[in-house]
This record gives sequence, structure tokens and C-alpha cells, in this order.
Amino acid sequence: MSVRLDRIDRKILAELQSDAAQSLDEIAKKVGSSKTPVWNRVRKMREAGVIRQNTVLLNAEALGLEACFFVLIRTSEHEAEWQRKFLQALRVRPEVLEAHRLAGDIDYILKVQVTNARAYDEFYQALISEVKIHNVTALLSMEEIKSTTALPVGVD
Amino acid sequence: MSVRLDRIDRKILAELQSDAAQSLDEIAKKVGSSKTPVWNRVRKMREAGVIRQNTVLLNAEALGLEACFFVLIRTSEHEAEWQRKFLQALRVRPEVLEAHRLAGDIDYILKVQVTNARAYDEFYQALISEVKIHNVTALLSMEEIKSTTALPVGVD
DNA sequence: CCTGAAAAGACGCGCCC
DNA sequence: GGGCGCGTCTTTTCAGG
Repeated sequence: MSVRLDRIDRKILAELQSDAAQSLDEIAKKVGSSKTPVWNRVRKMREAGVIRQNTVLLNAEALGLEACFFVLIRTSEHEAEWQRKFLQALRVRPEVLEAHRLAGDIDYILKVQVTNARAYDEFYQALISEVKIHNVTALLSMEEIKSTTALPVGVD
Repeated sequence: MSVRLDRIDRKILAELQSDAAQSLDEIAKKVGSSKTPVWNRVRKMREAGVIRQNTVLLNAEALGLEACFFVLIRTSEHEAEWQRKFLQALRVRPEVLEAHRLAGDIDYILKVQVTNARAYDEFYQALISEVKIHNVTALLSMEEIKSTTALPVGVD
């Protein structure tokens, strides 16, 4: 599963991350190659799971999702059954964009995107009614300084 | 800039978010329409900025990016010049995937994706040498429970 | 606003170097 | 490994209902 990626592979990934709609010919020209080799590399990287998904990034405000919260969660429960229920609750809710289990005294962090503070409160009430949570801190984003899905591929 | 999106628009967005590589015909069939109208809707939503970007999601581990940190930052500086430098430093660094200015006693949160803890420490040292920061807490992700770029479009 | 067809173009693949 | 070229499918445009 671990693939060796050379400089050209990484350039291709950088191009795809910045605009996945451009044609193979355009990418080929930019990375200094031509269509066939680029196509073969892309196919291999898809098969190897390096490229996971083609998607589209939407404007949250245009969809009325004006509030973004980071939620820090501490729990006293650490049993398997509790965790299963908790994870399931997160996965099911589309407003939860990210959820990570953490090392340290905070157990989980969530990123939650909703229409407004009221919608967040509804989410919060629903969550704590489903699973027991010891302590919750919500951090409200005032300004998105930076937001990218582009991972550093190690080429400039 | 505020666009009205009907049920079909939202279904199209949901489809594009889940797989932007599928053809117009496929999307048309799934949303119960046909090629041309779907294409016109997509074009309008692109022009209106609802659809911001076509991109590709990569596997961070395949790129050797095995460590993800959330960084909570408190600062005592609140002058324009300090902020300008700070924001610039974040924007320039590709390992910073997200940066938000917050309401409350924590001023900023970052999401930082790096190869390992040492790489995080290098990032951290570089950052605090560039701008004065009062207090930093790094939360290390042990497990990505959920990670999606798909915003809830309000259709199931 | 949708249908249908037709032009322009990109993809995917085999074959050659 | 890279380059060429062709058949096929998709995207894009545009007529007309």
C-alpha cells in the first residue's frame, strides 16, 4: 500500500488538488510530460489509494451554513459500548465535518458546520441526550483565515 | 450572490460532493432530470460561486503525513501589524490546512498536518520565532473518526 | 425550462519507439 | 519507461418546442 512517489507524481497531485477539472493534456504540459504517462500515473495512484476521491468544494455561506464551531469534548466514559454509540452519533450527523479522538486530557474534537448558533445548540442538545459527556467546550469561529484540503505534497 | 437553490440543485450538489468524476448523464439520472438542464444548473452554481472548486482528496498517510495536530493559540497581541504577520505566516505554510479566528478566550485554532511529532515541533518553533504568541496548546489526533468535505445540503 | 441532436473535445487503450 | 493515434464517450453548445 505504501507507494513511492517521484517528483512528477507529486507535481501531478499538486495540480489535481488545485484543479481537478483540467484535462490530462494541461496537466501533462505543466508537469513537463505528456498525456499517456500522466494518465498511467494517475490511474496507479487511484488504484493505490493515494487519490481517494474526486469532489467539489462548496461555498458554505451560499448554502446558509454561516456558523462553524470547534467542539472540545471530555468524557468520563471509556467503555467500548459508550464509544460505539458516540462514534455512531457523530458519523450519522452531516453537520459534523470532522471528528478526531485525541491524546491528552481532551478526548475528542469536532468541527461542526451549521446555519447558526441555534442550530448548534440543537445539535449539542441532541448529542448529549444520546450519549453521556462529561464536559463540552464550543469554540465559535469568527473568521476562516485559511481553509484548504490540499495536503503538502512536497514540491514547490 | 445569494442564490436560491431548489431541491434538484441540492441533489446535484450532493452528487458532486460524493463523486465529481461521474458523468452528467449519471447525475441527471440520479436526480431525475436530463443532461442539459443539469449542465445549466451546474454552470450557474459555478458562476454564482456556490461550487468553488473541483479537487481531489488524497490519502495523507500515503504521502507520509501521519500526524495531525489541532493547535489552540492565545495571544496577548491584538494589533493590526501583529495580526498581519501572524496570518501571513499561516497562509504561507502548507502544513496549516485550517486556521480560524475564534470568539472567546482562545484566539485561534489551527489544523496542522505533518509527517511526525518532530515536524510539528519544527513548525511550532518556526511559528513562535516569527510572531509572539502568549500560549499554545497542541492536541494530537490519535484517530480520525470522521473527515468529510461534504457540507450538508439539506436533502436526503 | 426541458428535449434532442450535433460539434468539439477528452479519455482510455493498444501499439510502437 | 514515453509518444502516437484512433474509437468512444462526455461535455458543451444550440436549435426548437
